[in-house]
Amino acid sequence: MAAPAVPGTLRLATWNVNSLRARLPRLLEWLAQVQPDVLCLQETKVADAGFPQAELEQLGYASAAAGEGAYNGVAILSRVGLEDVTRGFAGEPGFPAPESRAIAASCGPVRVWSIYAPNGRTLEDPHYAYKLQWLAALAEAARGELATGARLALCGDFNVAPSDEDVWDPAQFIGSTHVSAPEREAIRALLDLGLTDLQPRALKGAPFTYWDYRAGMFHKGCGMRIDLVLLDAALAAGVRDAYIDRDARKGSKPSDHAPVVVDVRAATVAST
DNA sequence: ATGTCGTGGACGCCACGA
Repeated sequence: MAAPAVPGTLRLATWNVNSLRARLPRLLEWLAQVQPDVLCLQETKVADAGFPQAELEQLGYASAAAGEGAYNGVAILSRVGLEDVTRGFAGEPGFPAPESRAIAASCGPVRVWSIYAPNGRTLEDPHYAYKLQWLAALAEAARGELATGARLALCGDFNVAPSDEDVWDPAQFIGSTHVSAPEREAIRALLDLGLTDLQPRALKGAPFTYWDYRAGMFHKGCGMRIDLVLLDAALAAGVRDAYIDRDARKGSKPSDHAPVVVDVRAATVAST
């Protein structure tokens, strides 16, 4: 059973909700139970005018959103401060126009990014080239953020499984997006900046974060780890626990993604 | 193993994205 963080920790989480409106009852229930200090959301699929700010505020969360309606959409919820919000990033490519795929905010001493990488569709699709360009531009933006010396957490749906261990059957993914060498190199480029791909505990089964709705994939354990938390070295050293909340993928009207929850020692976060 | 979801247009069903 999910429970609030132990005292003395900052709880940071990320969740691709696959429509914030469709998921709002599940989200409100989850927030009350897990009580993250900061939550990054992806695929909110809601324009900013329709963002459920009031409902979230009732649970003590300030929110910042970047949404366009039916597709994409990212947001950050925080109960530990939400300052210096930026939407998108310098050099971010579009398809062809810029999309709502990145938002950042300073939540207390941590610079938090909620990102939703392009899917890619197929290796031959123009969307795949766009995905690689987008991830490369993200790395350049992350390099700039790290140069400020601030604590940095890049959280979200990267739509890449970093290694073969991150998919249920590598043989099934030959020739598919999410596992190709260029996509994995794009993640490697982010890690080479000094970021750590945090490995969360699985509460049951393999540590996957996404299971297709179709063909009973969740119940068969056929998932992928594509929702990542990339932390700078100081934050990574302060991690007390990290897990995938698989229970959130169960039950009535779940998202096809499970949240990743990370507890960081507050003393680590506070020292500069 | 493309079998399920979610959205939105234009209407109860289809196109699209994932």
